[in-house]
Amino acid sequence: MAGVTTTTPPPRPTKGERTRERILDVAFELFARSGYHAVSVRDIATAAGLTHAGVLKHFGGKDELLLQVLQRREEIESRDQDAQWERGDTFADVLVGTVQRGLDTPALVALFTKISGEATTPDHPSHEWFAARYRRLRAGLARAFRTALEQAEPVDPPVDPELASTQLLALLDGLQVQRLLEPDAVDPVAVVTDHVRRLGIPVRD
Amino acid sequence: MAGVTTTTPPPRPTKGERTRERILDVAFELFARSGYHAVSVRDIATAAGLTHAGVLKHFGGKDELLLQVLQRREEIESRDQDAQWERGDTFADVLVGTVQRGLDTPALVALFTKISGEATTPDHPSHEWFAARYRRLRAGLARAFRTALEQAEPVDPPVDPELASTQLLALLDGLQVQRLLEPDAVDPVAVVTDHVRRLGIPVRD
DNA sequence: GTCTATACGGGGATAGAC
DNA sequence: GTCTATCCCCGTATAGAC
Repeated sequence: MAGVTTTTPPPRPTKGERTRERILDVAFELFARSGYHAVSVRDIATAAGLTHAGVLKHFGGKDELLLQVLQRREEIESRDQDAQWERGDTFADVLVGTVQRGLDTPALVALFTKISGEATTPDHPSHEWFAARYRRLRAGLARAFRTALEQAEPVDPPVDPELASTQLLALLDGLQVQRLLEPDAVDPVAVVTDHVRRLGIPVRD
Repeated sequence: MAGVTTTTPPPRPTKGERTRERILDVAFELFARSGYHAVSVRDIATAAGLTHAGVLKHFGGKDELLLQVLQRREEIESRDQDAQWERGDTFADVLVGTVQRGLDTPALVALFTKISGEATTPDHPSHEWFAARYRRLRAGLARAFRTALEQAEPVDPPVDPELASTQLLALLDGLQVQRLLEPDAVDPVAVVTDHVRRLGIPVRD
């Protein structure tokens, strides 16, 4: 399948670009493990094999580094979801797929769960980023709900797509807290499947 | 109504006890506002009107202080819920009451939301406390569900009390994240009411 | 019971050498 | 592009004065 979509081939990354990637990778791991405040630029620098001054040459400060880590991971997750839509998957397929990818990538889940909690503080460096993220996710999810509900069994009371999207996002987030605290206490697929079925949306077993 | 339940009258608190209470109060406010890692013992001491050495005389360390703040607030919330049960309130009444109390006490909600996120890290000082808390809450909620479902309309698929308790807790927690990020974006009572109604449990308007 | 003084490690950030 | 050196503030914790 190589060459089917002919875009510009990626130019060989410079040394600086490769270092930058490495920094983003280790920053991701450390922020995911311990959150933002508990991790220092020095920790990240050491894990990436350079000094703390070196890291700050690549990123303006610790706050910018966090934002770029978040943005990068968000784009990866979006790509996976888009791939499912383009493949013709249903709403329920994409939802279950997202939950299952979360089970396979605990660090990514931990990153968003921990940092979003910290970010509820108004002066946290990612507060605005998360507020915007939820606005975007709610809007996209509400659209997906509207489409999915056209084919769904009508239920009583009828489903309000806006309320349902807030509700589903809350459920997904809250599940992760319990799961990270005690992995075996929770079956996320079962919980989410049960929830959307009660909205009249069929889910494959 | 004073004196209806005659228990030992509280002895006049010593100066040390009053200072202790004051420290717990300001620690609660600061932890709720900024989380655990972002707050220092010096911050707490200053806000309580003494030095950081003074605070550490009353509590063994920052971690113990956090645990006592959490425990104290948990007991307050439990008392409010117990009062509702003893008054004869239904499951739905207690649930909606809890959500509404949360709207009136944003600091309390912020405390549990922020700290539980941080506490998903295994070596966080309150990691075990939160894991135990969720075990307890899930068990209690599952019992309440079983009772409430006896009087409820049967639904399809039937409600599994264990799954439903994990699900409801997750929903409540996740809602708070969205609400703290953007208070007007979410109507917690509507979301929770909608959810439990779909489980066949009637809720007053 | 609370203070001052102090210890020591760690935090983010910057200047300037190589 | 990365380093070393340094700044200054903040972190938790303790000893001992008042």
